[in-house]
Amino acid sequence: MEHRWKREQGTLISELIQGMELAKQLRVHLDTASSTESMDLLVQKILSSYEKALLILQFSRPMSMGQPQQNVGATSGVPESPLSINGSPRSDDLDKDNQDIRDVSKKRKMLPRWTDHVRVTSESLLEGTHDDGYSWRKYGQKDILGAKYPRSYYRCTYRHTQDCWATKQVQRSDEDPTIFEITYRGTHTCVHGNQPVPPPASPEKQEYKLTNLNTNNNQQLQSQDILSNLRKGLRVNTEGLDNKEMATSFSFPSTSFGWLKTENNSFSPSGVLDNNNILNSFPSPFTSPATPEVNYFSASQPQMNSFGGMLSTQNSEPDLKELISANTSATNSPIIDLDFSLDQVELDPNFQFDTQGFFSS
DNA sequence: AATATTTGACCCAG
DNA sequence: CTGGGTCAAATATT
Repeated sequence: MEHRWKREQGTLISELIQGMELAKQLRVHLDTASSTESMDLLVQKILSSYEKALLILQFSRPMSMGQPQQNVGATSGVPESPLSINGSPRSDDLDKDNQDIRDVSKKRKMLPRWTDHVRVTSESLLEGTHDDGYSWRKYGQKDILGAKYPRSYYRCTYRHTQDCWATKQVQRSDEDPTIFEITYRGTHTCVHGNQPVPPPASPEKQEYKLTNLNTNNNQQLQSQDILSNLRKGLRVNTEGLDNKEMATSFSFPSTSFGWLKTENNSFSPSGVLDNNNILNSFPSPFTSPATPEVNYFSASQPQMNSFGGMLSTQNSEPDLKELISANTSATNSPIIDLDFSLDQVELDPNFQFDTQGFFSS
């Protein structure tokens, strides 16, 4: 029963998310076109409702969500991710906890997860219009049952140097080969992953513009990669240029920001970093042909809201993907799990966030 | 030489 | 036992 509820909650949330995404798109259209203030207001309200619904849903679940406060500085206190870490009253777990048996796997399991759906047009590919701001290193590829294309696995280039455990996997869509599902896991704790954010004390934390900042730099680099990849693809027809070219250096924008989530409760000597980076980076805005909603991410700014900024993310089942992907317009929906208090929303009706989140197991 | 990718082997949860 | 995810030796790039 526990699981069942989770599942249902997952799909429920998916629906809400979808609705919210659609509302956002609608808003965009209204913006571009001539819109009345009343119209904007309506859309805003609709979005607000979705947001609240999502939050309520999450709170209805007696899980972690504890208090955002204390976690902030905790290196290992780790606000147990919403995952059912403790959910399983198995005694073994307890026992094993003591022994630091490479709980690495355990650690990974707890990492937040969310999926993005990105459409890549040959043009954008050539232009190198994308990149989520991080550098990834491919560490594996696997043919997935039933899937037409292989899945590629990437991990942060700085895993070892900075103990950054973020990873992502890229799966080309069967139906629409121009779409890639990118599943991210874990938050980047590395620092220069995203060149944009210059050392200067985050000056632009105030709002929307940081968007542009990131975009530039990497693009060029990126394009090179892409070209070389394409070349490879051309000569290595073995697999039919499918995956590799693209999968290889791709990263996209939409990803939103970092989540906080502290997953390294165990050894990680640098656990300290966690806090800072929480949202250190925003992926590039990504001006996709159909993605006008580039600038939102208002919520991304942690400080903007007092909450410690703890977010955790993950998407539950695969169902979600489908639902989300439904809307082509290149909208991505990073999923976030906002952990701040509900009040926040109430106080600030304009508050909006692109993401949504929920948990799963 | 240093770093990144390719790939089959290996691990483990279901 | 099977499939998904990761490791790591062999290669390929830079």
